[in-house]
Amino acid sequence: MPRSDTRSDCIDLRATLDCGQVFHWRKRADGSWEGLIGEGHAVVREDNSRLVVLQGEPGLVNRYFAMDHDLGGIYAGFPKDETMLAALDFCRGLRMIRQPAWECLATFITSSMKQVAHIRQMSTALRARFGSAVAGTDLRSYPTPDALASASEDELRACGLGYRAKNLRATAQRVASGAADLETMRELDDENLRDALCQLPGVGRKVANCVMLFGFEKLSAFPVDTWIARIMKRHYWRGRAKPTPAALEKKLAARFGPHAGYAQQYLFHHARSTERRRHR
DNA sequence: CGCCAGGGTCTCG
DNA sequence: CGAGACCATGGC
Repeated sequence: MPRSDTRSDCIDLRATLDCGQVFHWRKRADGSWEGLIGEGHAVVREDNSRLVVLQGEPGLVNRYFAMDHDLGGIYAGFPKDETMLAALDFCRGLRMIRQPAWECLATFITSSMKQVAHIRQMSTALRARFGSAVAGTDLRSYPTPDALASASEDELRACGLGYRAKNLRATAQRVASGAADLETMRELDDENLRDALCQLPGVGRKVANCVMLFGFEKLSAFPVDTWIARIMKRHYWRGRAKPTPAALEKKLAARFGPHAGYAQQYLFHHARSTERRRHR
């Protein structure tokens, strides 16, 4: 009997929503997942690895969860080494969702030197304090650029942001004023988009790559954080001199191909999940 | 208590 | 360039 989750239209909601690409979805007692897609309330569940939309406009929800991504084709392009195959086996059905660009950018500005659990906590606090109510749920929308631009630094620090408050506020002001236009950035090629994002306060190479991957559908973007650097050193970079981040990305792009971002997220989620388990 | 967390930025050699 | 200091906060 063929595994049902090897189909190209499968999805693993827990892996997708709990892998560190998005930070506000929650699992309900009945096993369904509740979240917001922009300002819209959405509830979804799995049925035999297929996506079932319980709340929200189906076309919009399917687009958010990137159900059009051909996972079979993407997996076929992964390198066949042991580390990658173990990650694939663990993460099969994890999809790179299409997040609203501003929400993604702002969230990852707050992510530096923070654990995933605390990024979620800051996101919740920002939504509660500066977001808007949404009909049918107590979840609140992510604050607009205007809302964060007009907040004081102390108010942002009260949401647990620490030194990141200044950067989030400054970037929100640039976006709110139109000095930075995220929609126009969609027309840029990868390299120019990365450069444009890196000009924003609090955005360096790593955060820019996350925003490209999660918010701009740039599936080749390869964020290198502490976990990925550890994996690369352990499994892909043994004995060799430490390359610069840019050189590392170039070599990784060659190794992992046009969907390198997918491979990266699978390696990240697998390593982090198994490491966490070992601590219990 | 010490260490680490999906880093960015500035300074100094 | 490249390495190091510093930045806040919370979990373990």
